[in-house]
Amino acid sequence: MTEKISYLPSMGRLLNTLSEAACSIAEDYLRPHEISLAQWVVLSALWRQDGLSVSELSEYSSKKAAALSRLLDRMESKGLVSRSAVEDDKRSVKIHLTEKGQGLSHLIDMYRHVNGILLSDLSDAEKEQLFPMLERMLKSVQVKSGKS
Amino acid sequence: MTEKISYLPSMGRLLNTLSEAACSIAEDYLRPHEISLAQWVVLSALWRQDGLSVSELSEYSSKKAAALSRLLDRMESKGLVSRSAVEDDKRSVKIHLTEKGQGLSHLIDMYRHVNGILLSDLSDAEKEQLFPMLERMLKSVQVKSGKS
DNA sequence: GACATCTAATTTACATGTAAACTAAAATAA
DNA sequence: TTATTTTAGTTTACATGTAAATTAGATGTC
Repeated sequence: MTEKISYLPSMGRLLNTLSEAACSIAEDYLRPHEISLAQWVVLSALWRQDGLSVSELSEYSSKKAAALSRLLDRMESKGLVSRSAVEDDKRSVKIHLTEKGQGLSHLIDMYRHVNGILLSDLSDAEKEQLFPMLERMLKSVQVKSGKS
Repeated sequence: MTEKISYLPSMGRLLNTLSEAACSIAEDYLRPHEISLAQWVVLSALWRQDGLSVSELSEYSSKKAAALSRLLDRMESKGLVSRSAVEDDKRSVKIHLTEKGQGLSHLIDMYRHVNGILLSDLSDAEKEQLFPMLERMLKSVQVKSGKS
C-alpha cells in the first residue's frame, strides 16, 4: 500500500477548493427550487433590474456572451425568462423575467446563507481583515493580467 | 465615525472570482507547454509518485473517478501517461508517466508562479494571517457539509 | 450612398464537471 | 461453496466554460 500524498502550500488550490465548497453550498440551497447557480446569477441580475440585454448580463455576471446565450436558452425552455427584440438596435436582445422567474425572487438573499456558513468560524475582527485582503489580492491580479 | 457600506459583500462570489483568476494565471503559464490545468494536476501527482491508481489520483486531485477516466483518455492520447493493469487486483488501473510526461516535470513548481502573483501585494504579516484563516474557513465548511 | 469596420448575439467544437447506470472483480455473508 | 454486497473503473447524459467562426445590424469614412 502506497502512502497518501499530501498537498503543497498553494494559494491557488486553496482558493479553488474554497470556491468549489461555496458553490456546493449554493447548489444545495438552490436544488429544491430546481435552478442552478449559473441560473441564479442571471436571475439575481434580473431581480434587481428586469429587461437587461445579453451584453449587460454578460458584464454583470462575468460570463461570456456565448455561455449566456445557451444558458438563456435553457432558462427560456424552463419558463424562467423570455427574450424580446429591441426597437432601437435590432442586434440587441432584452431578457425579461417571467412570472415563474419573478416568483423565485426571494432567493436573492441566497448569498447570505453561503456567507453564514463560510464565515461561521471567523471572529468579527477576522472578517474585517479578510474581505479587504482578498479584494486587494483580486485587484493585484487584475492589474497583472490587464483585466478591469 | 464613517458610515458602514451598505453593500453586503458575498464571500462566495469573491472566492469564485479569485479562484477563476488563479486558474487563468495557471492556464496562461501552461499554454506554451500545451497542457491544461486539469492535466497538470494529474501530472503533478505522478511527478511526485509515479504509478498511482485512478482512486489515488481521485483522492489527490479531488476529482471524481468519472472525470479522471476521461481526462486520462486524453492524456493517454497525447502521450503523457499510460495505463497498466494491476496483478493483485484486476479492477484497479495504475497510471504511469511516459517520457513525454516525465519531461514536463519542471512544471511542478508552477504553483509558485501563481502564488507570486496572487500574494504580490500582501505583506508578510498578511500572508501569515491569510493562509490559516482560509484553512479554518475550509475546515468549517467541510464539517458542515460532512466531507472529509 | 458605398464600402469597410465594429458590435451583439448566436452557433459550433471541444474540455471539463456532475450524477447515474453499467461492468468486472473482490470481499463478505449465508 | 454460493449468493450478496462492495469496490474500481468506465460509459453515458447533461450543464457549463472557452475560443473561434458566423450572422445580422450599426457606425464611420470616403
